[in-house]
Amino acid sequence: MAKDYKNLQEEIIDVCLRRGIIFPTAEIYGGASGFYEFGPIGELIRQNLISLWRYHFIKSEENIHEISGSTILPEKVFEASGHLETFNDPLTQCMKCKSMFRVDHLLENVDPSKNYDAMSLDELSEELKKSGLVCPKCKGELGDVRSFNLMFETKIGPSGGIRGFLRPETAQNIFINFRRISHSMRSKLPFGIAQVGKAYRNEISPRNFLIRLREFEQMEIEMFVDPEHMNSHPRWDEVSTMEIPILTRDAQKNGGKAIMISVEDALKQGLIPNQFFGYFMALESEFVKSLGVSEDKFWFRHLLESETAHYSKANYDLEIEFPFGIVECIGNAYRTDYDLKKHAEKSKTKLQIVTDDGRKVVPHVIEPSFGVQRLFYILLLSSYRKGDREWTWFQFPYSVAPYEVVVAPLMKKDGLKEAAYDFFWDLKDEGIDAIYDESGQIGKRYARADEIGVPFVFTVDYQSLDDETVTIRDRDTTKQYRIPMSEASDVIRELIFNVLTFEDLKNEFKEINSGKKHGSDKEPSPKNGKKTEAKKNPEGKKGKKGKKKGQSKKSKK
RNA sequence: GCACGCGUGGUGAAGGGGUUAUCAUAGGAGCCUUCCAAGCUCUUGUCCCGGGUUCGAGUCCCGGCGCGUGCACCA
Repeated sequence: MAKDYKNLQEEIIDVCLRRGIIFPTAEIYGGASGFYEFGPIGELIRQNLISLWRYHFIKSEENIHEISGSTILPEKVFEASGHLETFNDPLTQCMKCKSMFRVDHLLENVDPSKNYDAMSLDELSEELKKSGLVCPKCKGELGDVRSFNLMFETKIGPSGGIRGFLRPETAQNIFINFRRISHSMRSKLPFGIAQVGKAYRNEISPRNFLIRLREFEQMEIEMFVDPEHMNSHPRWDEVSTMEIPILTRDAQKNGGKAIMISVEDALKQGLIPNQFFGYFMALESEFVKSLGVSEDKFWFRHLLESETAHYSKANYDLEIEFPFGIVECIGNAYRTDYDLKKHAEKSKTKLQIVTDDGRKVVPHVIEPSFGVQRLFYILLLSSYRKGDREWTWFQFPYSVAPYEVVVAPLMKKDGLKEAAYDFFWDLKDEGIDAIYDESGQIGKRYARADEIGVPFVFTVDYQSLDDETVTIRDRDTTKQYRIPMSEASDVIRELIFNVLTFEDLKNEFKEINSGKKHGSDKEPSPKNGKKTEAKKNPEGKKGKKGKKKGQSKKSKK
C-alpha cells in the first residue's frame, strides 16, 4: 500500500515538473520546504478549480459576497482572534478546567536557571512532569506541552513600531470587515462573505507534496445567520433529501464506517447542528464529486470533542481516501458568535445586525473552509490514468482542464500547417481555449495533450483543405469524428458544457478510423464504454447555466 | 524538531578518488511520414550549496538546504 502510494506520488510529481504544473519554490537556490508554485499549466487548472468553486458556492447563491483582503494584518487582529495567544508559545492545558498556560512561564518559577526556550516540546513536557506542577487555577492535572508557533511575524513601517502577522487563515479579514460589508451590501440575515486567498503558517514539518504547506490558499465562506433561525435555511428543501456520508463519533470510537444519511435525517438525529451547516455539507458533497472523486472515497468526519475548539459547536472535516491515507481538504465549523464578539470587544465596534423584527443580534457563523492546494492535489490524484495507453494522462473534468482543445495539423507540409494555424486563431477569436501544436508526429501531440488532460484535439488533414472539415479526437476514448470547421467552436462548447457527449457526435458526423501506423505490435487499447466522471459534472465554466440541486432554484423566493 | 536514507542534463538512471562525466528519454531545427510518443541528421542541457581532506573530489569527511520514511506536531 505505502509503496503504491509512493510510486503514485512520485509519478504525479514527475509529470507536474515535466509539464509545468507544479514547481518547488526557489528551486535553483536549493528550495524552500513547504512552498510550491503553480507552473503555467497548473495555474490554468488552479484558476479553473477556483472558478468551479466560485460557481458552486457563490454564483449559485444569492447572498454570498466575495472580498479580497490583506494578507498582512496588524497584531491587534490576532490578539482578538486568539491566534497570538494560542499559536505562539509552548502551552499546556489543564485537563480539568481547560485553562491554557505558558509552560516556560510556569517552569521559570520553579527553576529560573534553565533555558526553556531552547527545549523541545518533549523536553518541556518532561520538565513539566518532573516539576510536579498542577493547574494554578483548579489544581487539575496539566496536559502535554503543545506549541502553536505557527504565525509568520513581520514589522510594519520603517520604524517597525507595529507588529504584523501574515494571516494564518483568510477568515479574519471577513470578521474585521463585517460592518463595512454588511452596510455596503445592505445585508439581511442570513448572508455570507467569501474569500479566496493566501494564508501562511510556519509549519514545523511540511510534508507530502501539496498537503502541508507553509504558504497555501484558502477558499472560505463565513455564513452569518440569525441565531434564532438556524433552522430556516431558505433553500433547505432543495438539499434536505440529499444523502451524504457521515463518519460519526461513535463510528470513530468503534472502528466503524461512514453511513449514508440524508441531511434531513442527520439533522433530526442531532448529528449536525442546523440547516445551514447541513446545506453546505450537501453542496460540498456535490462539489467534491464534480472533481471526479468517487462517492465511496470520501466522508464527513465529525471531529472528536478533543479536536474541537471550546467555542465551536460542531466541526466536520471532509476527508478523502487515497491508497496512501486520508486527506482532509474541507473543514466545516460552527463558530457561533465567537469571532464577531471577540472583535467587537477588542475594537469597541458594534458588530451586529438589526433584524426585521427589530432585534439587535450578533450573528452566528457557519464556516466552510477549503484548501486550494489540497483540492488541486486531489484533482490530480483522482484524475490520473495509466496503463491503458503508452503514456499517462489526466482525465480531468472538462471544467478544470487547462485548455479545451489542441489544434494540430496532421503534418507541417502542403499547406496543412497554415490551414491549422488559421483555424486555431478562428477558434480563439470565438473564445475557445485552444492551444496550437505542430511539433513532431501527430501521435506525439495526442500524447502531449493527454498528458496535461486536454479533453479534445482538432486535427487538420488533407480532407480539411478540400471540404473545410476537421477531425475531433476524444481524450477519454481516443475516438475521432469528422466535423465541419464552421461548427467546431459550437461543438466544443457543447461538449465542454455537457450539452453533448462525444458519442452524440456519432449521430451527426462520421467516425474516423484511427490506429497506430508505425513500428510496434502493441495496439493502444482505448477505454470503451466507460464515460468520464467529468461528463456528469458539467458546471462551472464560462456562461454555463446553473444546475439544479434537486429542485428548481427559482422556487426559493 | 529528532532519527534513518537519498540528492548526477527538463525527466529517469549509470559512474563510489584519476583524460573531455555516460545512457535513455525530453526540448529545439530539419528530413521523412495521409492520424495515436516510429525512424534519420543536427542541436540544447547535468554532478544541490558551502567548507575540508587530497597532487587531484560527482565520488571521501563536516555543515547547510531539499526530498522521502518513521516519531513528534498539525488545517
